[in-house]
Amino acid sequence: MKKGERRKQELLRIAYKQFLQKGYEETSVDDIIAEAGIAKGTYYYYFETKEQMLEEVIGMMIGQETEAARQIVQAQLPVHQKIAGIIASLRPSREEEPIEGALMRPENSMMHRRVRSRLVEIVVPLLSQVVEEGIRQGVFACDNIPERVRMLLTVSSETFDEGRFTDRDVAVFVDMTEKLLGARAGTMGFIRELIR
Amino acid sequence: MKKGERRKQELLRIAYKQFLQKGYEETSVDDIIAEAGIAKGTYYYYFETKEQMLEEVIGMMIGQETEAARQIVQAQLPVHQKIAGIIASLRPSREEEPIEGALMRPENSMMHRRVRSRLVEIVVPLLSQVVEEGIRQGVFACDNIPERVRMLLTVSSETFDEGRFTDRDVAVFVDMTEKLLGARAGTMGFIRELIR
DNA sequence: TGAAAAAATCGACTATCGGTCGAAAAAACA
DNA sequence: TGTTTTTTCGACCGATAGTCGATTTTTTCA
Repeated sequence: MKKGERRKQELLRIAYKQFLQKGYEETSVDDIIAEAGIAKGTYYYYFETKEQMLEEVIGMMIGQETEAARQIVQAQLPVHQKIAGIIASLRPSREEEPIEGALMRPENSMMHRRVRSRLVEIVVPLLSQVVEEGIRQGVFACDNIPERVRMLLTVSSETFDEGRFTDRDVAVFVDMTEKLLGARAGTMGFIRELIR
Repeated sequence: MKKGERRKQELLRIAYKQFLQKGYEETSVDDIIAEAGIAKGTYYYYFETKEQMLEEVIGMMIGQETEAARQIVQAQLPVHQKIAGIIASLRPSREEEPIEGALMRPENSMMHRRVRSRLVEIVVPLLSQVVEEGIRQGVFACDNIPERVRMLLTVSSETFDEGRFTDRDVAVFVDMTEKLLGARAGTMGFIRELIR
């Protein structure tokens, strides 16, 4: 009763790879079973539909990306470093570059959007905790924290994820962050370096 | 040489209706030609692909929605009323309610996103003009106007288009608008009524 | 160990879909 | 009228997601 789980992970791994390479729509079930060397019936023994498989692949990707963020919130660090760390953990790291690069190719925009959307849901409460910590320390001053954090994350991903943004976008975003969280002017400039 | 244009408009009308009813993916070319009572070859005489037809349908929807906004910018009105008018023209009006209602159904999320994205492209310069007017009159004070306007529109559509938002979302958005544009606190409260 | 039960695999088959194409009908033109 | 252009037709194609009953492999447990 364990062989099944291994096969399922194998199929998820193959699908993940091919989805990134060619996009979800352009990857057929036949492509996946060809690489796995199995019959169609076997595939549908593990996944009800192709769409459901996509859900599970996205779940895998989310899990990887949020693990670091969760730990940062718990850590003993200055608030600014926590924020920087969480943001950094969501941006493509060195070894993830091919992934992020693949994700922003046009044929992957739908996957990209879905990953981002679920990522925001997870990160809003984490970042909100940090902002509350900042308020207790007097570096921030605002109410309705989760709503503010969500809007910041929304603007951030819509503006910077596609890669086509200017220095003026960054400047406005920093200004916006300071004003929305009630931080002193200039104190959030470190965000520039994280986006660059 | 005119019959063709009428037929094309008829097909666009039918497609528009069915896309809203069932979503783009769930509407087959066969569905459309069945309602139109024509053969498949005739359909492909007017449209190269189903995707291209979607483009034209979206173009129709955009055209309707932006006409009012364009005229408001030119009009002789106080800045606040222009902003209110533009925002109002983008929100679902009474007779458009079924359209917006249909657009936010999950099977239409892709159409919705594409409409919204093109809408933002068109509205950013319009609203930027109005903000500049406001700056000359001393009601606003900020730089990088188009960037700020775009972020406001982005947050607005991401937050309010789906219909599931709270009073706190609205409060934060009003606060954010005032701070981003450099308006005096309390002067943008009229936005509340427009979103409601 | 061996037989029954459960889990896993197979692949032919189906239905649907977007799209093609050459021929024919209808309309416009001369 | 004859000719050319526009429009319509529908059979056909290749690809695709998904089904299903038969078969093999693995697990269970007496």
